[in-house]
Amino acid sequence: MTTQVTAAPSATDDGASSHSALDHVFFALSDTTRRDILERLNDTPMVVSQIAAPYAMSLQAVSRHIQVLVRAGLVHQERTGRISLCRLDAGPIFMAAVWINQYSRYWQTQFDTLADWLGRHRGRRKTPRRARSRPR
Amino acid sequence: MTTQVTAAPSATDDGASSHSALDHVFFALSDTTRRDILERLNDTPMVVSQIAAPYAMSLQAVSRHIQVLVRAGLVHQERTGRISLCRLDAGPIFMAAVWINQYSRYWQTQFDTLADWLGRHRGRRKTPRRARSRPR
DNA sequence: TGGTTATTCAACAAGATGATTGACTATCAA
DNA sequence: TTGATAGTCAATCATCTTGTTGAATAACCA
Repeated sequence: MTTQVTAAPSATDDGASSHSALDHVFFALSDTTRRDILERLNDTPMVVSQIAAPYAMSLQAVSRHIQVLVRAGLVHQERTGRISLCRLDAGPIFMAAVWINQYSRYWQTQFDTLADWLGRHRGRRKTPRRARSRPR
Repeated sequence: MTTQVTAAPSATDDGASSHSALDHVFFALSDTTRRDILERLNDTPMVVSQIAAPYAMSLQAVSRHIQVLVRAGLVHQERTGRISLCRLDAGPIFMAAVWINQYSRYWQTQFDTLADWLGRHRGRRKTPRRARSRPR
């Protein structure tokens, strides 16, 4: 597993869209359901129906949320037979984190704090996994 | 200037929308023009027409991009007379950075790297300010 | 007062998003 | 072969986004 992060991963090739990779990543993160899916995939890879189970929306709707995550390169799907296992990919979110920090001159104090926070919490989870919320 | 970051700033109070504060922050970041505006505001506060000048779109369009940033709490506008000075706010983007890092168990290696990166670049800017791109 | 300037508001159109339901494809299993 | 299962595709609908242009508002200036 390499997950290069220095260049734009272009995991989705972006089709004919005029949006940048970072556009897709931040957009994918802008929905509570999708962030929740990412948090759950952080625990373990999951199959689409497994991902969809907790939400009060159709399987099709969840499937399309997953497509948005795939477009952003945040999730990969490995299809074996009928089932499609969804797995996180680290590259794009790392890109996003780096962008957030690349223009932080004005906020240097805050981001010093962030660096400290990251340093202090290596290998630990800051907050306990919150109860799975049913979005909407 | 305090810029509390521990709790959700709710700088916009969210109106009657069902979106969370983080939804608005990530959504605001999902557009190249808006990220460019943030980068420029990182250098110095600016007036709306000053912000709009470099872009190949109408002043009104830029004004609405700014409203999106305001809704996310990323920008504050201080109106004095006719002019409205736009200034960054640190809280929401810090929230976003913290969220990104709160579910990074799977990506611990990558985020160790990020913490190192942040630590190494305290008070410095990683890359020279890139030439101001004209989005669209 | 009248005119310019700075910004926002309003209405419009094209396209994207997010949800639905129904149909379809493909795989597994008896 | 038949039927159940997993997942996606397609059509539809309401809403949001993002740009446009034109008008309105408000403040400054001569």
